[in-house]
Order: sequence, then C-alpha cells, then structure tokens
Amino acid sequence: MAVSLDIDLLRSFAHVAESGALSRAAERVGRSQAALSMQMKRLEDIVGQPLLTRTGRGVVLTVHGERLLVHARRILASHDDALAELSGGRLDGTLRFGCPDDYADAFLPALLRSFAQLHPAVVIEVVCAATPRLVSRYERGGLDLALVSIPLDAERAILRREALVWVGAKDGGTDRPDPLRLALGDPDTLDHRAALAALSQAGRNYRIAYASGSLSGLLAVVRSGQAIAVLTQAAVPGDLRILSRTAGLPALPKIGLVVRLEERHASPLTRAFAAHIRSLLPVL
Amino acid sequence: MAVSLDIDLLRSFAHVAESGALSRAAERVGRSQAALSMQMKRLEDIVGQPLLTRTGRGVVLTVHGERLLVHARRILASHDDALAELSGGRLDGTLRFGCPDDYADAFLPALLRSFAQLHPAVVIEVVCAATPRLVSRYERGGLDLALVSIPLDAERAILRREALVWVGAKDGGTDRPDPLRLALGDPDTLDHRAALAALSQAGRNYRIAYASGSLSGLLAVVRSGQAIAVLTQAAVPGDLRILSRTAGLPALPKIGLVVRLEERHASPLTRAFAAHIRSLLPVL
DNA sequence: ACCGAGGCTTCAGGATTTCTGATGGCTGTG
DNA sequence: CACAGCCATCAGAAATCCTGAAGCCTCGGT
Repeated sequence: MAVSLDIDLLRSFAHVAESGALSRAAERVGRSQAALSMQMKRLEDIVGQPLLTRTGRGVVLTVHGERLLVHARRILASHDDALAELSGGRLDGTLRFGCPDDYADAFLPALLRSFAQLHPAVVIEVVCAATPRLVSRYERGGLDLALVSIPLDAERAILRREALVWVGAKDGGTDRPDPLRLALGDPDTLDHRAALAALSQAGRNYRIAYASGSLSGLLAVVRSGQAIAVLTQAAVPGDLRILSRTAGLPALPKIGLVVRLEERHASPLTRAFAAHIRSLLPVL
Repeated sequence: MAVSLDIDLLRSFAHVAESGALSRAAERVGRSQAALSMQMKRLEDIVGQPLLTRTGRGVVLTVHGERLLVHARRILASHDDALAELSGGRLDGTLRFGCPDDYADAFLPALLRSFAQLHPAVVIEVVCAATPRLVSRYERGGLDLALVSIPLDAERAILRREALVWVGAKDGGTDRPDPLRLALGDPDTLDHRAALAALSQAGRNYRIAYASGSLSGLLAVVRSGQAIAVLTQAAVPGDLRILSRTAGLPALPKIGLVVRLEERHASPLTRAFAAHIRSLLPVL
C-alpha cells in the first residue's frame, strides 16, 4: 500500500470536492469516471479514513474529507508555484516589474541574479518607485507584476514583514532638537504616514525639513545631519545610523510585503517570477 | 509525459540533495540505485531543466536543483502535516495539551471539536494557564504539546498574529483617572509587560489595581469598572469594551502564536494534533 | 408505481509505468 | 595502473492505473 499522497490524486480530490460529483471531476481532469472512483478509493486507503459519503446524487465530503481538502489546497498551491517557477524549459521574453525603491537595494540584486540563473533569456525591466506610484502604474497596465508594501493588519497573505525605523546621520549627536526635523519621502507612503502618526500620537513637535519623492535626495539630507527620517529597516544604508528607541522617538509599526498580480491572466513568465519572489523573499 | 511533480520523487530528490549521492539516497528510500537514477531523470523531464550535475564522486545540485529543493521541502512539509493529521486509521490515547488561558475561549472549542470528529477515541487533557507557566510545565515534561505566545519579532514561523488591546467595562465613562488603574495578569506574560512598556514609553502614570494569575478574577475587576486591562483581542468577552486608541491610551504591539513540541520524539497522536492546530489556527 | 436519467462501484483486460539486477563507463585514489 | 565508488542504461518482470462494460442505487417525472 502506498504511504504517500499523490499530487494527481489530490488534484482530482479537489475537483471532486468543488464539483460535488465524480463524473464532473472526471471530465475536468480528462479521465474516465471509473478512474476517478478508483482514485478516490485509493486516496481513502492511503489516508485510512473515509473521505466521501456517496449520496444518490453525487458525493459530499466527510469530516476527514474537509480536513484533507484544506491540506490538499495548500499542497497544490506549493506544487503549482514550484512548477511555475521552474518548468517550461527556457522561458524568454520581457517582464515589467515594479519594486518599491526602498527595497531595491536590499532585494533586487539577489532576486534578479537568481532568476537570471534560472532563465537567462528573460529580460526584466525594473521600475523603482514608491508603492503608491507602483500601484497606480500597475492598475493602468504599465506593469506585469509589482511588489508592494501594505499595512500589516491587512487581510492578504504577507510574504515578509519589515520594521520601520528612525535613521539619522552616523555622527549625529544624541541631542534631538525639540521641533524634530524630519526628511520624508512620497506623502502617500506607509513610512511617511507612520512617522507622522507616531509623532502626533506621542505628542512630539516636528517640522518637515525635506519632502520629496526622491529617496536618494532624502538620504542626502539625512547624511548631512540636518534631519532624521523613517525607512524600512532593509533600506538603511550602512553609513546611516538606526536610532534606537532609547533616543525618545516613538515606536513605529511594521509593514508587510505582498506581490500584486492578476493570477487569472498572467503569462507563464509572470507566474514564474511571482513564484520566484514568493519562495525567495521570506528567506532573504 | 507527466505534468505533475510527484511526492515520492520529491522525497527522493530531497534525500539526494542531502546525501550528495544517488546510491546513498537509494538506501534511505529503500530502492535500487538504478531506480533513483531513473527517478531523477524523470524529475528533470517533468521540470524541463537539469537538476543534478554528475561528478565523478556523486552529484551536486544545479541552480535549478537548488530552487526545486526549496519548493520540495515546503511541499513535503505540507504533505507530512496532512498525513500526520489524518492518517493512521483510528488514533487513540491521551494527549496533554497546554493552551494559554486567554485563547481558551476563542480557540479551544473549535479546535477540540473538530479534532474529536476526526479522532473520536482520543482524550485530550487541556491545561490552561499563562504562557510562562505552560512553558515551564512543558519543559518539565508535563505536557506533550503547548500553544504559546511569543513576541512578533521572534524568528520562528508564526501561526497566527493577535493584537493586544485595552479593555474596560462596557458602561465605563470616557474619562480616565490620571493615575490609570490597571488590572494585570501573570507578571511574566507578554500582555502584562507590553502594557507597562507602552505606558511608561508614553509617560502615563498608572497604578496596579489588581494583579494575579487568574484571568477570571482579572475580568471581574474590569467588569466592575474599577480598572482597565490589556488582553489579546481574541480573549475579549462580549460584555467588555475595547478601548479605542482615541481614548488616549498608548498603542500596543501584536503578538504571535506558535506550537511547541519536539518534532523528534513526538507520538503520532501528538503530531496529528500539532498538524491540526497548524492547519486550523490561521483560519479560525 | 414505474421508468429513465444520472451517478457510483466493480470487474477484467490491457496499456503504461516503474522497479530490479546486471552490465559497462567514468573518475578519482593509492 | 588497478581498484573502488558511483552513475547510466538495458531488458525483463512486476506493479500500477486506466478504459469500457455491466450492475446497482436514487431521484424525479409521468
């Protein structure tokens, strides 16, 4: 007797669960209905539990079936991710990928290099911008795929969590001017909003010393020691200092990263890159 | 040509990757070395990419192999979870399960009921206590399995994230006495510490009006309107009120939930229940 | 009440897949 | 240079899995 589940069996099972009938599931997976019947029996043998109860019209899941379905979906999702990333022989073509500029340094090199190793013929055009701009561009169809920041309390499955931190010049003194001088990026970004929210909640006075969409301009101001800023932890360059919370600055929330794409009409290449991000980002 | 990966193939592949040699992997999975060779070829056909480069001494993974290995481990972990939860025909015996008392109301009923449906012959002894006590009890061998809270910034894979919130009596006025009156639970818990940390960071004065390990005692004090408390969101009973942050109370962090067990020498029953928690908790 | 449609299971035969054991080639080591 | 360790390949055998036919059951319409 087999001791492992089988992807094909699980896929058939998922179809059965969705359609409520072996015969309809059989159509979808392109096999005879007898085959489906035998597959389900096999699955029940492997699991050692009944999964379906046969009614006159079709079948319904047992308790064990319901639980297995949860696992089956998870396994199938991982499996499809794996195949999307690796299969299809040589992929080629061009992909327009949007990446928040604060993550570009931290993630892009590893992401692009490892994907290029897998699929050397693919050209990836990277658009770096603040998340809100990426979103609008994506929605206008100007991107195939975008990595975006979202608040942590959102519903979606978060790929990775990043801390927001206060940063200042490395040699900056420990004294903080009372109207705190801030350098802030794009006004719609999470870090911008989180900074202001944290300060006003803590009742601190502040003054915006610099505001613009340009990350490098912002960093220049911070390096000059004229202001401090809020960045995602991964974006802090080595020559800046993370200001510990002992400095009297309010705590900042964490934010989440997700990948945006329409799973429905994405090309194999888009799927492959999405799967690559999903599997790599959590461990980078 | 097959269009799906196969769990057995992936398991063989994982063994090959770990041992660096087909022959050793063959021993471990109990097949001939020729079989392993053919399996790996099959896998390469399915994926459409070379996975191994044959050296004189053994094999090493290609770039594609490395990426597949990541996915393979994920898939195998899900698969083993599925089998652990469902298989083995009828499980029976007794399991000592530790659950933080603040989650007991929210999760235990669903968790125990659905597991009982799967394995009616199993008896689960539940120990409800604050996390630190569960941990010490677990470490003394007094529990087979425990659900525990940990800070969100920990390394481990978090099963679920819960918000900490301020709660007060439903009809409590909106005025807060300046030395805030707090009711706090076990002094080592995350909620206790988070409450004090948040208040002192915000510079609020407070006074501890009640402190004890008993959650129900604590709730009684809060109901009386004599004090406010910090609870995990899931633990707030319907007759208490969550104090919105507009009330001038400092923000509280979120915390994470993980399951504690020694994967090494856990019984099938323990594994089954752990797998059950892992698959159910995120969606409860 | 009866009949037909739709649905599931079972069975036997055959096609396909996958294993084993043997053989041979290759690569480093002593 | 011979040997040991390792992998690929091959042919036959074994196991698996599918198809198509036949049978049983339930439901709904006549």
